[in-house]
Amino acid sequence: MEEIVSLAKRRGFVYQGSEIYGGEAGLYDFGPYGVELLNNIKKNWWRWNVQLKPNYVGLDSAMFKDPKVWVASGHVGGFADPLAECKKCNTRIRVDKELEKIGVPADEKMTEQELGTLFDGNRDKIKCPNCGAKDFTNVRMFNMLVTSNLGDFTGENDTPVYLPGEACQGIYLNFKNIVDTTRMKIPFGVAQIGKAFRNEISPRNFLFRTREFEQADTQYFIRPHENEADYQRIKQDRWQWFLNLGIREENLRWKQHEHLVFYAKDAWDIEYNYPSYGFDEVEGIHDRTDYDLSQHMKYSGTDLNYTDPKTGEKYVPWVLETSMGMGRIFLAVLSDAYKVEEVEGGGTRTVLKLKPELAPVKCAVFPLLKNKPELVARAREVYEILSQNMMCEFDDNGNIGKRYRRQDEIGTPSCVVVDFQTLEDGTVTVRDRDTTEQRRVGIEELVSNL
RNA sequence: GCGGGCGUCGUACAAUGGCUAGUAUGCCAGCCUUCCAAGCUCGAGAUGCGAGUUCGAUUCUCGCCGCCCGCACCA
Repeated sequence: MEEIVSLAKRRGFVYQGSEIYGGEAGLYDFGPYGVELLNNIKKNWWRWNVQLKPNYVGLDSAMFKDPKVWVASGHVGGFADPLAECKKCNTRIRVDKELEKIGVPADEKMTEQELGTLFDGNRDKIKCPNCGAKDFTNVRMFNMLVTSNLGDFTGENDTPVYLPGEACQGIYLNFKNIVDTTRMKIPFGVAQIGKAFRNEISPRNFLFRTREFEQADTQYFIRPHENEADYQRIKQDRWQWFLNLGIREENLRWKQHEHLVFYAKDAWDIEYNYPSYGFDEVEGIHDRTDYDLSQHMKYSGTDLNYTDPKTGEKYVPWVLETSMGMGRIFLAVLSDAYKVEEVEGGGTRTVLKLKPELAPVKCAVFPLLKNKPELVARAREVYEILSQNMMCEFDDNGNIGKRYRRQDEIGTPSCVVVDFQTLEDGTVTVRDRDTTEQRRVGIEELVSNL
């Protein structure tokens, strides 16, 4: 993993966020090659889920939403617990619950200060349930939602808005809009790629757990209780997508959730075998019943029932969700493609064996020699032509082997060389990243050949 | 957030309470080069940030920030 992080930095895929200021934990910037790879993964995902599925449509919802959205979703209430930690064994206690146990009225809606005062006044009566010690840290509120001050001009910020804790809420909010304005009929799906923010206590493992991240979600709306067959089908479809992306199947596995949240019927993760950390979640596939739409009905007062156009039956649809972390799939793609090969005659070659459609640069164009102006000029022309159709790079630095290696490290599938024969018959050599073999083709055929 | 470790050019390493902080590689430019990191020349590039001790701090002390490991967290 260290090698991959190092390559990602060295070759301009991923940088630490705000690095020149000392860095910000849990934030990463995608560099010139990183953004290409990321966009290519997104493009592939969108094609698979929107373009190729007749009953799916796309969406891009506003990141800021009515604060009540996050109350309805359970993020506000469920994640504002006042906690203190035992200094001996690091066990965490719910301060409000422990205070109530000893007869002190308290609840989780009180402020951190109020609870802190109550807690400090009763420290001698509260023992750690695990080790019995009475030595606790100060009370802290933990809420993973990130707040902002959108629309607050007074600076008092007594009505904070939240940055999205998950991207998928935008889909539920627009369920009715999509039913009303398109010809979508249940069952149908909505796909969205969007940003999410969480105040992770300790972001860790490079792109794996970050405070700002991007999720690629699909929500499939179905008739109540008719979840089983579709759930199985969607699980298989998602597995196939990972294989289609070029991920090796032996590095993937299923993991079923052991502790389901109360409303969920079933939940499985697709895990990838990351270098160093081992298998961990890339995507969750959840059978969520009608929880999300029902909650938004309740809190918004808007009727989100669906009326079946044929039978007239009214119901709140159930939802089958797929939710993938873009950083996690990015890291999986990079890890899976990374190879260090032994080279004949000693030495090694670092190569990213990316599926060509994912490669940041599709084709690099070199003149065989730099000090022959006619070769350089002709190579420039070829580069101009190819750039019209794909991401290309021109390189005339150093010797040719060096340029090949440079492209290998960023996963460029093809390198085109303009040599002396090009000047005579208009053919160039095309060198393959994986085999390092070359073939000669005419410039006109290049685009179709690549 | 807690405990432990760490922080020197892009990367990987070296050195030092005081002389211009060194090497490799990468990068830039030039020369050379008729296909897989050859060679020569030139150049840019670092002590994470801030305070303290000191005549003088990259080096010692403290705080902050970041990274790694473990715990906890991950709806």
